[in-house]
Amino acid sequence: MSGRGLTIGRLAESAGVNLETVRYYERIGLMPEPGRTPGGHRSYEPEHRQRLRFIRRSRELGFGLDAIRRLIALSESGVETCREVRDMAQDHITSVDAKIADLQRLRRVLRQAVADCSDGVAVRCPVIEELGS
Amino acid sequence: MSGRGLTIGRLAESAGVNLETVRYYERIGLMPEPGRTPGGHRSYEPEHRQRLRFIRRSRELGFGLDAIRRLIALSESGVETCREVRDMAQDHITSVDAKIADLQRLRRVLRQAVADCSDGVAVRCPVIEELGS
DNA sequence: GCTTGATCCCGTAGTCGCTACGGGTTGCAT
DNA sequence: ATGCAACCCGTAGCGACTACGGGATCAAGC
Repeated sequence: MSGRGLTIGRLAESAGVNLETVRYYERIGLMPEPGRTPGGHRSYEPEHRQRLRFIRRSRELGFGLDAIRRLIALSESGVETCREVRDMAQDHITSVDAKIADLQRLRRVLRQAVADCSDGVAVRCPVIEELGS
Repeated sequence: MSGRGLTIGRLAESAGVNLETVRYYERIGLMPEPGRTPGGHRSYEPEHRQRLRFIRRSRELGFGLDAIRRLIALSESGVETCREVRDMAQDHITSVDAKIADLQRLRRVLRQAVADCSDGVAVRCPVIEELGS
């Protein structure tokens, strides 16, 4: 009735996540337990949506659920924790950089092998050769 | 003995993978079942090591186990499959490129947020703000 | 030949972040 | 009042391993 209390379906949709994912977040303690209708359906308030969006945005930026848990705790504890948040973000950037470097390295190898393929007269497939070495 | 028949431990070590991983690969049909000693221990031949190294190298280059299964089948079927192998590698390069682009995008966002932090006088933590939007 | 300690056996369960399934209940509009 | 969408819950599956535990086997030293 009257728009107060989102259903889990609407909440999920409004944050762009799967309904089951919301239940999952609740199960692992990332989303707080919402109120219930008399019949037992979950009923969410606007702050739940805020929380869910925070989680989703953090996921999009590659944070793990444990990191997000810490970020939430920090974000609820005050301005002076900004440095800790920044440190977490900085650490994360470092690991993202490492992943990018990894991917670029393997891409180089793959491109070289594919290029060798197109080169023409290999006796054996250069890609397979690369993999077999 | 005299060097014939590697134990699973030596095989794993020689390819730089975990012993349990070799058993896992066997279970899912990626590694062929080796012979056994009278007491039931696995006994590997050089071609097993070749296979395992192929798998590991392919994993390092980011291929999934299913893709590796196909690569092995192709590599065992002859030279004229080179084009198919090349196509698989090309597809993989495309998905690697997409991953790199994703990571670079999120890195930009993170760096900006962290930079805003260091900027000085934000009322609320810019990283948290970024996540909460 | 016997003991010791490393290695191996097997099955099962845990990891991360979801996603899917299925059978039953509730909510709401007609 | 009825129909059907949406919800409930628990459980199992994904990929690619990794870990655990209790028992068997292997190889080397004495």
